[in-house]
Amino acid sequence: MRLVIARCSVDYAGRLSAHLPIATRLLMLKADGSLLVHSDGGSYKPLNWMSPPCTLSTVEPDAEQLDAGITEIWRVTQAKTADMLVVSIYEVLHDSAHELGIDPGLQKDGVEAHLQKLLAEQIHLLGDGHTLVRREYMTAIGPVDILARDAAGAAVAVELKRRGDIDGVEQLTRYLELMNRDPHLAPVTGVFAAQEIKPQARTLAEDRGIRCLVLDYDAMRGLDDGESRLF
Amino acid sequence: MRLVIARCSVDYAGRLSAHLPIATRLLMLKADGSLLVHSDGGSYKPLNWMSPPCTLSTVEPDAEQLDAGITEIWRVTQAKTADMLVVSIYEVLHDSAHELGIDPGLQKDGVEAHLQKLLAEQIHLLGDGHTLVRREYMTAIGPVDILARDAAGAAVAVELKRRGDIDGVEQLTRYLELMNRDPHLAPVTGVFAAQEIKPQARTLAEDRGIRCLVLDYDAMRGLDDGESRLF
DNA sequence: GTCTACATATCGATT
DNA sequence: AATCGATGTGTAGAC
Repeated sequence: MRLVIARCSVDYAGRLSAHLPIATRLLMLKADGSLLVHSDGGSYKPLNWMSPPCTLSTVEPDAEQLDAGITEIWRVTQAKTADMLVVSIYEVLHDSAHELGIDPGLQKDGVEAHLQKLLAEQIHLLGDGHTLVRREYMTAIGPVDILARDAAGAAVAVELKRRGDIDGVEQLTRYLELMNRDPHLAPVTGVFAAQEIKPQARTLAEDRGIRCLVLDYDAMRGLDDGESRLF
Repeated sequence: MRLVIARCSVDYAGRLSAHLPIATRLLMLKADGSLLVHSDGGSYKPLNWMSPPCTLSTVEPDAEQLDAGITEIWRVTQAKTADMLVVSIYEVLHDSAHELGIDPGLQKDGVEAHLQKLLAEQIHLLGDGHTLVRREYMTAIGPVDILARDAAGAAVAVELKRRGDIDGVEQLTRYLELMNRDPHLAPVTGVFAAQEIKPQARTLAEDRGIRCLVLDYDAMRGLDDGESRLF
């Protein structure tokens, strides 16, 4: 990895056109040839970048560019998409290279999978007398997150999301339409369960007779698991 | 901005739990206190990070951690969400600080806005005899990208996407349902236009009587505009 | 390989 | 401030 701090301007042409006026920035050159242009603030997203696979070539500035104070030009191109990034460097303030090796990668514990497991174990949260049929109940158009039965024995299809958005309601609606055509299952009611349900999504769901259930993730996972080992 | 190359392991606890085993990585500390952990490959997304506003504090390793070879511990916390990132440093290979100043920011020309403008100008792409009524035609549930009339004078609602996904079809469906209840407009037909339409989305759209239109962005914008100035 | 769903998404426009 | 839609989305899993 090569790290360069430089006063530079940047131009990108590809799926859109973008320009960065002259300023001091970090240029991060990764081992796979990709380039990231970072400022000293904002989120993890670079101001501009080029994704691998791509190739960097340095271009000699012409007389006009030299007059403008440009000492070096980097041209990064991606063969497949014809995207191109051009960095015009006015002054290099730092330049260092480092050997990092291959990264073992991130190990993560997901949220939706964990939520699904917890809700399956705590199926009473759907209401008194509910019983679990199965998780990932398969239908022709995809798996329903949880299938349960209510106290009266009627089928209940549960769609789970971390954030309950309008497309989650649409998804559950499609499942319900399909399942209600199956005489072995019908009538099937729907429950839209999420840590947080957007007002628009709630309105749409309730308008369609779908029950909304807000889940308290922290309460469900309790206080004694691996999640809290850092604190 | 402070740049540190170090052998380290990283733990994150917040909306999920994640762990990075020991390896050599770049730690980027931005002026706003945010921290990015980058490997020497992959995309522009860091392996792990903490978004601003957050605060970094260094913690003294205890005896057990010193035995394990840890020389320094960084603890980055976000006050509002209680997210926490812990970096355990085994060896520092590089450490430098740089003054970057505030970035003037990115100037970009969007894609969907540009596509919409081009399609409005080239409304014949919808079919012979089509005329533009207006862009961003307002309805109770939001603006329809383009409203036009076909050769017979019937209303045509166009939903425009760069990538035609299933939720674009759902969105257009909601607009069509609403608009077809308006006697001044009905009957309204739908056109789902995108640079690329996913098969599932196409199937759903055609099943609902919505016409699909694949747009050639390059052909629409021609070859003589600012897009090509870099080449 | 393609395609679909999810994300510690981030980001801007608009209400 | 909250919400919605787009993103040069990226990324992992299923088929």
